[in-house]
Amino acid sequence: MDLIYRLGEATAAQVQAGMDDQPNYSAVRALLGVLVDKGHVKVAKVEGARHYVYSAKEPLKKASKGALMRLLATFFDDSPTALVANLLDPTERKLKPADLDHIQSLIDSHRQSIN
Amino acid sequence: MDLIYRLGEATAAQVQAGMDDQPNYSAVRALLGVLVDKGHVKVAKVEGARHYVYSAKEPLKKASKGALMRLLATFFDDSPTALVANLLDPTERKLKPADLDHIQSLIDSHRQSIN
DNA sequence: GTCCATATGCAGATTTTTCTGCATATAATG
DNA sequence: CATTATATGCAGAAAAATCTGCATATGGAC
Repeated sequence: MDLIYRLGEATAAQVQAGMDDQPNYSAVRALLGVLVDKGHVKVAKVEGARHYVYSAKEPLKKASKGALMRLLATFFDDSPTALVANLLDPTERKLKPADLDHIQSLIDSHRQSIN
Repeated sequence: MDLIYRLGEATAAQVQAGMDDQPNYSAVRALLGVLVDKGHVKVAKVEGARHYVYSAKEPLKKASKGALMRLLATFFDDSPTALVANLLDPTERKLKPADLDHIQSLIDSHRQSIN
């Protein structure tokens, strides 16, 4: 599913190419088939072409929110601050000044919205 | 695994109690057994007591980092800023001024560390 | 038109996960 | 000491996931 979210929309061949282990084409199709059966993925015939494209049934936005909430609960005790602390840890990664400015402005507007 | 990370350390009964669906005790033990076999979970006999406690084999810190990296890649195009934007969205949640101050200071020290 | 690469459809084998059930052991309760 | 509640150990059934293989269809290259 992660891969499908990353790709957005993909043929079985593209999914296969993106997989870490690369099972054969039939196996990938079978896998996509069960995801469709389970309702996680939808499949559509490409206009004019003869192949199908697979994509996530749940919108990216909603899925990302769910995943984020879950990560927050599992590893950060539901504290957004704790997660941000991790993201902003300079020993892990260095952010560009422009990005820091951006986050700065997000904080400012968040402050505004409280009042 | 999420549940085990949340609980930190737990008996089979505690894991069962924390599960959304609650399979019977034997099923939970069997599940924990395969997690142990696969090396995701370690099990230890509690000193003096007769039961076992299960815990994640990978340290919480390392696992959270991995999960965060994965989330970043899957849903936020590897942009920490995009993720923070989501977390700081006031329509999603309101942070306390003290938390905002805290994040503020994290940004400042990140800025320091660049120079 | 023939060949090749790329798809599909589908049946079913293999492997893994998930669950069940029961015999047994032990600490705690009364 | 008997009973109950809570564990374990383990064998194996059931269900689901994963993979294989092949017949077939179709668009494009030659």
